[in-house]
Amino acid sequence: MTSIKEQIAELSRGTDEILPDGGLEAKLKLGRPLNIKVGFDPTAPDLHVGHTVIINKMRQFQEFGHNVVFLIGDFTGMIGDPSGRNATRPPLTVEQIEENATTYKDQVFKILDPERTTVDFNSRWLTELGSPGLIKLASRYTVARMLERDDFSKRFASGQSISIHEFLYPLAQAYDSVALKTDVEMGGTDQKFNLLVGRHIQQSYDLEPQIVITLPLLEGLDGVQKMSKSYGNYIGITDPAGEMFGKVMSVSDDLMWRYFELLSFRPLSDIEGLKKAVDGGQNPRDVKFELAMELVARFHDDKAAEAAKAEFISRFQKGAMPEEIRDVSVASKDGRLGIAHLLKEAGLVSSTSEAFRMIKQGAVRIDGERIEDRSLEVEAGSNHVYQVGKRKFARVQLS
RNA sequence: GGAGGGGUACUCAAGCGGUCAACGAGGGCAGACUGUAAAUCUGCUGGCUAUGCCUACGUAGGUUCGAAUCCUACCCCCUCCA
Repeated sequence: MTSIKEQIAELSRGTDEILPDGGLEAKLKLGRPLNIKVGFDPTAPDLHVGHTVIINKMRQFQEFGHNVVFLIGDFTGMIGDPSGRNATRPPLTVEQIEENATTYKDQVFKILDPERTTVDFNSRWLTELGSPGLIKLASRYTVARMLERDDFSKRFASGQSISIHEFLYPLAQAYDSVALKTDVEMGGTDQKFNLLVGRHIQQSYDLEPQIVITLPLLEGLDGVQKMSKSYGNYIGITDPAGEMFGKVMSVSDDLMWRYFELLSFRPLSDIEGLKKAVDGGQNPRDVKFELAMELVARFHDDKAAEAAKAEFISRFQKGAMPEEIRDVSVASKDGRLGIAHLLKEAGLVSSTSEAFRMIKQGAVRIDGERIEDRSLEVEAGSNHVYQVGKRKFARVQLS
């Protein structure tokens, strides 16, 4: 087994906080495999690379011989996370939850070792708890302490509503730690309060309080909001290689460094070196290539990464047409068809109005020739490549 | 139970009888440029049988030559007092 000192050094990398000070060392000194818990929302089984920040950390724990519980919060999901934007969520059926769990497993085992991962559901013990148990649980925490939470106190101070059930969310999550005898719970920085409630509740059940590790939240492709499916600013870990590569390349030069820090497995000294090179005049694009390659290789393989890079270069750097262009056949009217309708039928634009707009802006090309005449009509029997903007292509057979 | 505030396009948010397909911001798209699908600048951002027509401002009615703007009823959200 790796020495405790080395374990701590590795495990600390890229974390935001480890609480309390020295707590992790004490846990590791117990000399037994620790129970590591991380909770996931059952409603969003499509993992993105933002989730992998924490999953990578779980993997590290596994590599040091600890037990990892991948906890699906099917019960807490029903309550709805107070910070969630949608107040009400439709309750999931058992089948849906099972399906989501399967999807989770498929995705998460690209990183985690299935042999050393327990997938669990918190409805298993929370349903059993029942109303009496819930009330008992609720009695172990106070309103004053609950209001310590930043977003609660702000809402309370500014006169916004807080529903009672929102108080139950951290308590239920804390009870998970009781049920699982969790030694270490990890979460995003936004989870800090919930994780700390876990410590308090465990103690009230005469358990040793867990260590809390918070990890930074990864910004999405826009560089502003956190990466999230609902913001559409994510890189999904099941994204096709080419798409994944492209998404990484679309990240701003500044944000690229953040991604290196949180997603790359490279040593920090390496990353510093790359930074220096860019400061010294190297094209940041080439450094971004390396990041894109590393990620595609991780979720696909080296070969796919090479191919994605080659495709990217030929397509965007040299401006060539993509290798594969969709073939579409469109029916004409009376032997001909107006260009706007053709583009709409071919799925290149969503309306004829949009088509006219695109033409006006010089975004439409036929076989590479820009067109400007919005009243252009195409003869039946023709076959051309139509292009709208830089990325949308279709070969249209007009019949 | 009572009092008050509010529901506008993808989102936030103006407008409070005509000049409103609706200011502004964000997002998205496009063009230019480039070192990349970065940054920056510019433009566009309801639909259509397209220099005109149709549908849109919570829902349904009404007043008016004319309503997102006024009136009535209803639905929904929020705050305060009890």
